[in-house]
Amino acid sequence: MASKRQLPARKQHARVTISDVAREARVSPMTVSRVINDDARVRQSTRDAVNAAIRDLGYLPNKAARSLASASQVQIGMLYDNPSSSYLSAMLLGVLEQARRSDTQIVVVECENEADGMRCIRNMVKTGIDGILLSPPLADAEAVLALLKETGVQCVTIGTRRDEPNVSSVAIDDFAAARLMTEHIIRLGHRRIGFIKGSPDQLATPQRLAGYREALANAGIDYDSELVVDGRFSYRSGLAAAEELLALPDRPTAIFASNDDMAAATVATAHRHHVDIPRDLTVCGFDDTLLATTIWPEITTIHQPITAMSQAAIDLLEKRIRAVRSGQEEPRTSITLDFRFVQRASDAPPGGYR
Amino acid sequence: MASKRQLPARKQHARVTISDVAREARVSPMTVSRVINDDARVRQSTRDAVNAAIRDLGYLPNKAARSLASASQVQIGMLYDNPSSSYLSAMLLGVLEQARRSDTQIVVVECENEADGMRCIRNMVKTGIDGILLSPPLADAEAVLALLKETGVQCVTIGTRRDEPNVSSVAIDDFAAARLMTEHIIRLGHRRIGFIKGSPDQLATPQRLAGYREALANAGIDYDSELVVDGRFSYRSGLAAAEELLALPDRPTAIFASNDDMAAATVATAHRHHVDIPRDLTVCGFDDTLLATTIWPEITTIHQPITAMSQAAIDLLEKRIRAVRSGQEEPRTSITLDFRFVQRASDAPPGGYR
DNA sequence: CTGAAAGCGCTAACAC
DNA sequence: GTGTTAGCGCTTTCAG
Repeated sequence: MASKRQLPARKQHARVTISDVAREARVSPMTVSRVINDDARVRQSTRDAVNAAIRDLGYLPNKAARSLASASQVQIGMLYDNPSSSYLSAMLLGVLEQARRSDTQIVVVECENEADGMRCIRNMVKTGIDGILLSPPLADAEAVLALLKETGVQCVTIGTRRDEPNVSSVAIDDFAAARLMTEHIIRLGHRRIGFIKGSPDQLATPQRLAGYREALANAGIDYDSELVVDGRFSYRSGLAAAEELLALPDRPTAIFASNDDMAAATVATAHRHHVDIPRDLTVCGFDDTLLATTIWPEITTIHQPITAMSQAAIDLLEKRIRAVRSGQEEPRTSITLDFRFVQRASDAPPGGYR
Repeated sequence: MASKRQLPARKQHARVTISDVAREARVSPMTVSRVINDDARVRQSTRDAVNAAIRDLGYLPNKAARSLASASQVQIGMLYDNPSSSYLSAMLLGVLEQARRSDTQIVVVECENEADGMRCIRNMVKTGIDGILLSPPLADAEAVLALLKETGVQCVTIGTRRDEPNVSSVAIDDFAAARLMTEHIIRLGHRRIGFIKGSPDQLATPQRLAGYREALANAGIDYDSELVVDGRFSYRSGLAAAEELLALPDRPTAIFASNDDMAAATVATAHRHHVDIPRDLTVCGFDDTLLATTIWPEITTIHQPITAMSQAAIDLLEKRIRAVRSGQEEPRTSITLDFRFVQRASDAPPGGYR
């Protein structure tokens, strides 16, 4: 009968404390604290002894006690306004992970729109939030940014580049990424390359378009405005855009959509017209979200390291908050992370299998 | 120049404490604590005075101090193995929200597979985790559940019904939901209704199938095994399944896929065959994930309240953990939440517009 | 380099 | 009903 509990029972309340470790290692609690906090001025031999004791006892610092004693807790609000859920989950994952590492409390709030976002920010500021994390489209709303500047809370935006007194950003280089993708398509042999734009209210939209144009120009291909159509980052808008492009008398042999949702819509539209992908049409996307690998064929796209970006964003926000608290000026500002070109199965040379 | 800072500067360190409130309200700190914690035995007038002081001073309880003093901190590990990202983000949102309310630390870990999941669980148990939250397919892996039982950690699974000593669950009634959906399709006038099954390793799979069969039986429609094809919850598998169903000599007029990904694949396949939806074919899904509203037409499906489910799961887990800590037996066990039938644009009576 | 004392902000347990 | 006394587990500050 005793065989049932092979592992020791949970002894939640007999949690080992810093004093236990100190006793075991024959030093003072203070020294243990120094070891935990990587304080340089501890003799190596002492440090080793303490570490051994920590391991032996399976000691784990109590977060609550640490943050209480050091008054280090930071509160960060994360606002989001209707992003795709893959974007959201990737962000959440990064934020959560980073928050757990440092001593940070995250408050996640969904906003309906810009006005609602401003209401939320005002509320949060009132309740004493230390910093705010913003993602597009909220991160591109001028009114929101103005409010932020006015209140003086630290803020970092993710996925859109900013660089102002108290708002900095973590993003990729949308321009370079779009240029790279377009270069890839050109290298495949395409000359008539359609482009589906994103929402006009997001900074990434003109940047991605500019990257496309730059690559075209560099390759000596004339810009044809007929090939560039409006989109709004939604699947639905991609359907219409693709329809428009495919109805052109001199149809493009490749379409580069500003995001994966619209690329997926392009694939669906093409199938509907019995246009095979990638044989008859190359389709490329941007973002590398769920949809890119959900549909068939899987889409060649640009990977944004969203999880890493949000981790970096929280980290940056914290550094700035702590700097301000201790009276220093804010440290390094914006960060640009690397994107990755991901080739999958939706691209090929024009007029046949690759 | 002073006009620039209209809102008060952040005074992070002059945070108002419980004693400030007590002084302001002319009571003891203990009384303030009682008010904050909704302790019944505080006179209404006293309570009002305290609340007024709290408002006036803009007091916010210090989380760290509370959890330190009450030794209430709970650590919960959330394991997930490759769910759809909409499922994941919905879960994350619920978990985060609930964790913030109560004093709970969440550790989120992605597992590659079952074996990895077991490794993670062992690790977490070793580091003193209090409880574990599991979602399918991990939640349906017998080996994982056996390990959990062996270690004795509290566990709740989400999306799959369980009810054992230390593992309980929060889920919807998959059987009833599938039956309802099938009844809806039958009511539309369909008699040849295809069904795409889910992965055999998930409990929901046989339950959804059983619901489908029950509805058929109740309506006096013979079960035709030809109309029931295998799937694996992935878009890719849905493509093949739909192809199979659409190739049938006596093609079904409606297809009920066990989840939205496969329903979306069915829509794509149908379009490829120039089968219009919903005119020529009704397609219904299950889960109400992102994809259901991303594609066109939007899919009629069953909504699972994932966010609410994960909130309930964390809540349940906490209650059980606290109960065990204070020596009581675990309280109420599993919870079944209501699903919602969501009609959208992918269903219609057979042979024409509705 | 190490230690002792004091307290972070709150609540349990007990008084009154 | 309300107040008092003692810490929760850790870090700060100041001594050595």
